[in-house]
Amino acid sequence: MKPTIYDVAKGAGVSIATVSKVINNLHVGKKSKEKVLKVMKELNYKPSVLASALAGKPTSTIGFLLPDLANPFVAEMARRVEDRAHERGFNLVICSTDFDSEKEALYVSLLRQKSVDGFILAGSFKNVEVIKELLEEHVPVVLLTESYPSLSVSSVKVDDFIGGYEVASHLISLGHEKIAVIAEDANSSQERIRGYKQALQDKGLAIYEDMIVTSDSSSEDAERVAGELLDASDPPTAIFAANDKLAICVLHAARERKLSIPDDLSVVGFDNSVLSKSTDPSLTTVGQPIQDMCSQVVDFLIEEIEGKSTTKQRLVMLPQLIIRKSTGVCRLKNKI
Amino acid sequence: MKPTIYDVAKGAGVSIATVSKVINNLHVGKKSKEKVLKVMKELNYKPSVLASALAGKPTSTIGFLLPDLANPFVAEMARRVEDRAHERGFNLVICSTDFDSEKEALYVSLLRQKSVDGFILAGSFKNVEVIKELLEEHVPVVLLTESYPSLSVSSVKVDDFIGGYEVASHLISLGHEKIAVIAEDANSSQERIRGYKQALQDKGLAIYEDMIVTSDSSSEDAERVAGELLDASDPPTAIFAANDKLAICVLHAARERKLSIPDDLSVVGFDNSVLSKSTDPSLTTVGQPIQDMCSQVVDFLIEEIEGKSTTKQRLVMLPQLIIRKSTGVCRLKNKI
DNA sequence: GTGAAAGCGCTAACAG
DNA sequence: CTGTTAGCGCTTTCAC
Repeated sequence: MKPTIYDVAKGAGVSIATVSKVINNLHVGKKSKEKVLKVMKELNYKPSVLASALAGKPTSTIGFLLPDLANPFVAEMARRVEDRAHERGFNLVICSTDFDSEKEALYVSLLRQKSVDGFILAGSFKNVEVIKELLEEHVPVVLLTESYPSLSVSSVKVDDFIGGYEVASHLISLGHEKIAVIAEDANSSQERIRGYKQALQDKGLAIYEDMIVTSDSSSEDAERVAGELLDASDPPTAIFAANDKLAICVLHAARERKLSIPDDLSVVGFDNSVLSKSTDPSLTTVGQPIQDMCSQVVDFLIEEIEGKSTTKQRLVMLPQLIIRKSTGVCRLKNKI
Repeated sequence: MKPTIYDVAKGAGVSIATVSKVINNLHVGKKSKEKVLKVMKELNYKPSVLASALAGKPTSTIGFLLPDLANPFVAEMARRVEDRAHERGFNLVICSTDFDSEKEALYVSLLRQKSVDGFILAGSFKNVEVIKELLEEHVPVVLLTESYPSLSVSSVKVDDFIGGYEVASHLISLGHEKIAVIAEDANSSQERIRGYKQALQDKGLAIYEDMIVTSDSSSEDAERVAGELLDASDPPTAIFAANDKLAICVLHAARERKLSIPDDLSVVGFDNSVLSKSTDPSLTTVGQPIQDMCSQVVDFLIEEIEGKSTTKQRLVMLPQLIIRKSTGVCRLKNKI
């Protein structure tokens, strides 16, 4: 059997209380301490987190809910969160929710039964009721990549509005006037679209609502929707995809139609995920400071867990337009 | 405070033993059962996994160690494992080890303190000592994507040898004779290389050991190494990258040197990750039945955890060559 | 500075 | 069929 605190106590000739104290770095006589430490090493003793947690200590594990781990951008965030969490002595239980309200509720409930110390909710978390409940019951929660204006919850995200604004401005500066948008049904996407519209408006361009379409998170659907956009009688000269994954679907749809990029069509993505670097032409996209954002969410959450800070904070970081090869001068302007 | 089993017992007018029994679906009088169920619902009672685990029950959580969650292929596996695990009522604690022996040992130790029910070790797990220790102490372990001939541990993987063999055969059939290989230092890669060599040998071709190079897992290094290969005085006409990530680095290196693919150089990857579909030209690669593999590892592990099966098994699945646009007839043959 | 003892919430004999 | 009770391994008063 694995050694317990009793084995150590017996081996060191002290009480379990003393052993507990050296485990938790409380004041213990030097001699006892050394003896205990020695025995712990000999027995290769490791305290049970289960037991200490049951007795009131934290479990040092964080529940991390995200839309889909298979999405490379999400996976990269997960890795950054994981790294920072480990640095701070925490482990991550990861659950993919697929933007499904019920899964969200289920996983939160499950993880609470397992006594995680807190939650990081990433992506567009649908189930606001669940967030409210967590807040009411004082379970530490932090949102990543989104924020709820009406909820008093800490969050870290990029300024999606500006991101969308810059994308549209870039495209407009290249002479594009008919710029379509393809997005998923996420809050962040809506913000990006708002930014895009603002830029159009600022430049005195018309906004075509029918060129702003939504796709679910499957690649098939995205390609279909992109195709419809391209097959229109008066197709757009540029498409702004609300994330890189969608942008690649647009690329595929364009390729199928023998459209050359960026000559026939400019495409912009969002996220600057690994995907955007490997496509050809490489994708113009909007970079998010993933590392910093993830580091910050973890720190915010841990602050709450440790009760060091009770003030909620919303951190908004600035995105950066990364111009690569998928955008170019509008072909119409070009011909004139 | 969260309700406990005592609250439910009091509310239902029974003892905690009875409540425990209905929780665990043991025989209980119909009336008591209904009453208890009712009270549980009213109180929104959820048993504490901590407490039940401390009392001997499993935690229903699996430790999943993998090389790097930020790698899209790995992330996709993680997602499949997660799905199957959830179906079976388990959660996943995920840790990225970066092929680092010490991290491997550290995480295993940490997760054992947290009483995970078992481990899935994916990728090239370096620290054999740790695996041995787990085995000796009868901690359920299953390997994914690799296997140790000398260890009695269950595993699920693809037949890397055949994969490598098919890649080389395909390239040879296109007229290539100088086929370089770029790999990471993983067991699976070595197997792929063995298959590649076998194919060369079977076709009576020479094996150039200096065209078989190793890169660490960083993209920079891979590009550098690929560059050296291409800058050689008598460069290869085809490069077999042991995984898609490396293949993309090769693509980048080739693009920098204005080489056209597949006309000047054929490139093959391995894994059929999302990356391979989004590159241009799309990547010829080897597909692994990820879904089945991941489903199986989880099932193997859970069998061990539940003690239903004590026989170890090694499952080897067959990979599939997926021919896309990055491979073509050898330019030398072409010109002749 | 150290130890005895009462919990933490649940399971599992063992009686009844 | 149901309740009593002794743990599971650790933390934490509270005396000594």
